[in-house]
Amino acid sequence: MTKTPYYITTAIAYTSGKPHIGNVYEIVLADAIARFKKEEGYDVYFQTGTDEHGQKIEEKALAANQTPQAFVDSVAAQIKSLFDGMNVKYDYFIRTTDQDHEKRVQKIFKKLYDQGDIYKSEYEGWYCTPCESFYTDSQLTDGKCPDCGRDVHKAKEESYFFKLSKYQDRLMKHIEDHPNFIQPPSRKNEMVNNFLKPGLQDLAVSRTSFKWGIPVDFDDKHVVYVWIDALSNYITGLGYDVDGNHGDLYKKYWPADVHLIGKDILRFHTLYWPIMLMALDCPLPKQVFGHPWLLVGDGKMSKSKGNTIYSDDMVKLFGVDGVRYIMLREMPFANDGSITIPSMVERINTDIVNIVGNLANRTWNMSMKYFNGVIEASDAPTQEDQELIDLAISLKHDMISSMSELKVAESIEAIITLAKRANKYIDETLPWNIAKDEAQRARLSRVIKNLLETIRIVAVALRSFVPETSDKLLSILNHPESSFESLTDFDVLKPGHRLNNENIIIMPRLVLEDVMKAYEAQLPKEEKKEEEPVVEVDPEATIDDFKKMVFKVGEVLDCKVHPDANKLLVSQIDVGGKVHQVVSGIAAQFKPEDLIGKKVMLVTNLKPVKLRGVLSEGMILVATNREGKQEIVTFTSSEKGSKIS
RNA sequence: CGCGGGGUAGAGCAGUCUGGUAGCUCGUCGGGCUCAUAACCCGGAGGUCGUAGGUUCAAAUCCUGCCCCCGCAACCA
Repeated sequence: MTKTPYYITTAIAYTSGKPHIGNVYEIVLADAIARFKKEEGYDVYFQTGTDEHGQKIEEKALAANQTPQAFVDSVAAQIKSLFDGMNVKYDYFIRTTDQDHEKRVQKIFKKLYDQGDIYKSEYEGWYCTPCESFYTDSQLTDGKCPDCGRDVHKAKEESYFFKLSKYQDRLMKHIEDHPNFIQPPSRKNEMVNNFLKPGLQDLAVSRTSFKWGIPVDFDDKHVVYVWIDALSNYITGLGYDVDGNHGDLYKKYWPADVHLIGKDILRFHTLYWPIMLMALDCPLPKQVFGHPWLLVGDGKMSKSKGNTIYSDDMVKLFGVDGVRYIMLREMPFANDGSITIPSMVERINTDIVNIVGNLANRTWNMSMKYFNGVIEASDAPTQEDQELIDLAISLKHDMISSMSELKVAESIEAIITLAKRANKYIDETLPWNIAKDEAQRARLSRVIKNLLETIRIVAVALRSFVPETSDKLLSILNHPESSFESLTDFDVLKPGHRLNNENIIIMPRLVLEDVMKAYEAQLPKEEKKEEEPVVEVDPEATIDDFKKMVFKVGEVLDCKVHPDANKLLVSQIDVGGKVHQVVSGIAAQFKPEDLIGKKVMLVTNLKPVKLRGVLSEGMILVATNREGKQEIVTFTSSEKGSKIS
């Protein structure tokens, strides 16, 4: 019987820098699902990779004094090693700078162009030069720039456009007909109501403003923009060919079973990507899962430090399986979840060390003590045993069911529940009492065997999630060959089988204080990295430059919050004779009453601008420290209107 | 009226679609056990499910108003 193919992908990571924990989380999630499906008997293909083009990378490379290619080579290598460090086993790692990918993208672009789905046009609109933005007729307010209120003029920028609108009805129907297409289901309406119903705008799919991209081969002024370049990786990686000479992988694995992505890019994967596929006459992926975020909050420990912890640092604290376990066990399905260092320590200790590890350890000890670690003939199971056995046998079914809905956390929870049940079983049966009666040796053997079989099932069930821990458990039992099928077999360890002689601890207990110390030891290192470049060389200015600016002492007569913005304050400032209206982005730290009556330092000759509709004629000077804390420059005895130089 | 998510025990969350005894983990208090890794097992306390109304025999769950938090977007002259 040939195995059913199963193709799973993650979003490809952008190579502008070291990927944060969220990217890695997604890869681990995909890895767990891929491993599980493999165990379950599917022919699995798991692809991940890196997205390596774009203006941002061009700029970063320039800043690092490197060619873009050299830059992405080094970042891609870093990303790959980060993934490998999580014990992730992907089948293919695609890079959008792969020659193969680039050629296929060019052909896709050409084909869409030839068949009229992509057309060359100009992005025509009202252009506001100072704002560097285009606006449509409807966006203008009174024929002026909606941002600054100044005059706009018609301007054009050449670009290729993709006719999304042509396919939107078909897509809408597809989404309605396939309720599982978008996961979690709550996102479906969001996409349909916000984007499909109002009607899709044609999408600009090329750029002329930067060069680091795949050239449009029939128009070398343009490079292919991210949509067609990055999204198509899911098929180019399989050897998709526009002429129909597809690689075997494509024939076998497309359409994908799941695209695993973050909820933030759901729109691209459920709208643009399906439409591209329709235009190429390819089947659509069966499911797109926009997972929520698992946020690493550092709670009380470090004040207002961002979520800067990286997965390799986490591995140093918790070990590979520790991090994998946390990510998968705490995986949120519909809403964002948050974890902290203490919560991670607690979770690992409770589940893996105490419940599973200790279960294995105490059972191994009893087996050694009573039977020298050898399985003996035993009585048939009794009524007392049945509840444990039933629960163990049903685990496989329950896991398959929750995994099919991508509910990984639920799956793991079921395993832990079984291990807990086994701990309880020990209390119910009191093996050390049975052991006192030599006549009950076969009964004792049965009790221990039940426990060992349960541990074996737990170990096999954990394999997709924490492979190393699973291996250790099986090596305690001296039965590494336990298969996924044997999850429903409660009679695998036969009489005569011998356990490992060595006392193996599957995971050491974590001590919160030590982990915190190690965690804090990591932090200053990162801070130093950030601090060093702060020895910034300020650009030189001449006295003439300085003289261009006029600074005066101004008294704040009145101050209000901006009616239409939450970061802005609007102040009326008297500089002696003239009152300037000034809009400042300081509402996060100051209230209007903090300013009223104060004499502040003001730049009075800045060109006036409208900020969210309110005119600003100057700038209040504020000192900002490295942590973003601000203090307004104020005067106590100087008169308003005094010039500052 | 920019878009979205959320408010359930001290903490973190599930339950809401498909109304019917409010549940899980940690913490806390008490008990048990002694095979084990200060572990494991049992029990208790602790919640008017943000708030005000409505529908219903019955509302955490469905409907409406309001309050509060958090993302994103916009904006920091």
